[in-house]
Amino acid sequence: MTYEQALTALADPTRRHIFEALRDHPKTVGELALTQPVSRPAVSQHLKVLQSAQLVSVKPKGNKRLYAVKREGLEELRSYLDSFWSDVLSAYSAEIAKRVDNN
Amino acid sequence: MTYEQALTALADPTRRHIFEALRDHPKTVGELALTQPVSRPAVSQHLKVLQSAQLVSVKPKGNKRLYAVKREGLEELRSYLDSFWSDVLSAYSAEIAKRVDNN
DNA sequence: ACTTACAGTAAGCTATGACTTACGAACAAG
DNA sequence: CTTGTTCGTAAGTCATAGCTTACTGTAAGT
Repeated sequence: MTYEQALTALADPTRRHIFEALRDHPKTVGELALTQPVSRPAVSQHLKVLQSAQLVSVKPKGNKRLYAVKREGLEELRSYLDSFWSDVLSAYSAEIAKRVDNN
Repeated sequence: MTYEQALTALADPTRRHIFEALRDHPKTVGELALTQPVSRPAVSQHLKVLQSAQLVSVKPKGNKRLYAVKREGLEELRSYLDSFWSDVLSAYSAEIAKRVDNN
């Protein structure tokens, strides 16, 4: 269910950039906004989407809010791709088998 | 470079459904359109996007055109997620190490 | 207490993308 | 060669998603 939200979340370029900016270590909204070409409220809105997609987590740190990458969303998306992967492979081997039968 | 296109391609629900309809075996545009709630030209347009994202391939079969799942796009997307994965894990262990240092 | 810093929410604008209908091209069939 | 499928493209409509400015709230600093 969440892999769909993860896909739509990571589809937007700026949102993806924000997400990637959290690769190494957690950052605040203000810090993130500095590295992005959009306004701070825009970053907030993007973080909201990322959060509902289980891709980031928040931890209030006094006045600020620390955003960090969360594993759940990534895992969901990964397993979705993996299921697809095996399907494609099995379909491929089925095709091979069919050709063998035709000989 | 392609993983971005793959993300935006799979972000749209109907386009994702079309893609998933090709899981087991290749289909023609008409066959795909029957299973979808949109018109046939819409399916064609979606297939064009999926194709440029390296997610599907076409093989002309007389009058018709057979669309099938292609591995390239999936591989790109998978490796992108994987790179992210390791980054998250290393950041996590770095955090652990930092806490250990603080004791 | 008041002021400043930080962040989320509301409202409104705009561009883009997903859809439709209409048309054109290519191959098949009769 | 004419008719019928099958599909892609063009043009135009409409909804949505992303952005901005303005505001509201909350915690810290003085």
